[in-house]
Amino acid sequence: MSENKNKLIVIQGATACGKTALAIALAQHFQTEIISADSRQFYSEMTIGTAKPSAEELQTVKHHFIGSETIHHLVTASEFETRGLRLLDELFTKHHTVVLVGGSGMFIDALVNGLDDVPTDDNIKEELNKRFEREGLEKLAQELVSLDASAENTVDLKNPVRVIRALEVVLITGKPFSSFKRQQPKKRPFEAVRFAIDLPRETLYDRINKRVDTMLEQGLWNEVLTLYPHKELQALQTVGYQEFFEHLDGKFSLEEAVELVKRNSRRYAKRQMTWLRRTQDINWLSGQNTQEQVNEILAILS
RNA sequence: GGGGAUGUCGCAUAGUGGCUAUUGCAGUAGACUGUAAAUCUAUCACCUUUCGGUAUCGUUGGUUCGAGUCCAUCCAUCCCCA
Repeated sequence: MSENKNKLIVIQGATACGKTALAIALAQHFQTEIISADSRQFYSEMTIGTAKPSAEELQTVKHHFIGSETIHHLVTASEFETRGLRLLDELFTKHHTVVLVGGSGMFIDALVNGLDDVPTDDNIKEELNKRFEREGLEKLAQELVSLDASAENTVDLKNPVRVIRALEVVLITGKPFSSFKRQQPKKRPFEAVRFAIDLPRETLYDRINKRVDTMLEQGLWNEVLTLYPHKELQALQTVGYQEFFEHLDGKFSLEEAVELVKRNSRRYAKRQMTWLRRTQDINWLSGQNTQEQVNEILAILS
């Protein structure tokens, strides 16, 4: 490890595994600030259901990207990369070490390793989304393959989001989506040291289930009601909200909605772990509580 | 004590004589480059790396060329009458 390089301590892990507490403890130890990489905690309108740090916690350590955005403007991984890098430049003038914490694997990877420079066009994207509604996936997938034969092997043709994006890129550039991937991390003016909290599945699921109950006690329901008019926004395609919206639409009972929130949170956590497992250069933390984890991290860093 | 009903892979559920016993949920594994708490795929009785092999419908026995399906028995659960 090069000694003088600024250091970015990255904390990852499934939802409800204790990332927030660990990040705060570390930030306090290093007298520094926290950048949150949580694609839902960005938004000021969603608080309880996204398990943002508490007011006290936010006072203890300065956080960035918590409630700083509005649901009416979707923050993409790419935008997060750009703005995150700018913010890091600024923070590293004051601190040698900064903490990055969050559950959105793709956003963290974007900031740490970079996204390749693939073009995008809102008009084309919108048009494709409309066509998907009208013509269906099959049609778009066929068109994609006719324009880019390699898509057959490189694009998940059963996944509408992937097909539309790949098609968007070919239509803009005439080149295959896959040709833009460089498979190489971008150079960064800092050294990232990555850690992930690893709890036994059973413990994790238990924490998730309990946290949903806590959220309800804290008034999640009221938050849901205020956001219901905006339920179509992408930012609100979120576990812990969508299920209640559907209940309000009359699809199932409140009790069932609660169970679905728990189930979907468990599935989300599982997907997060799948993402992390294939991520390179992760230091897995075996500590079962924040203090143990802090000690592990400090030992590795020294 | 008498009568009735039910028992299918964790849960629910289809199946009343005939190829590999449905389907949903839960669970498990995976994919992911500008929607990512999104979106999508696979798997889900047992053994096997694959091909494939062996089972199974509460129990035991029977009828039948053939039984989850029919008959009997026992066990368990539930309901009603006492």
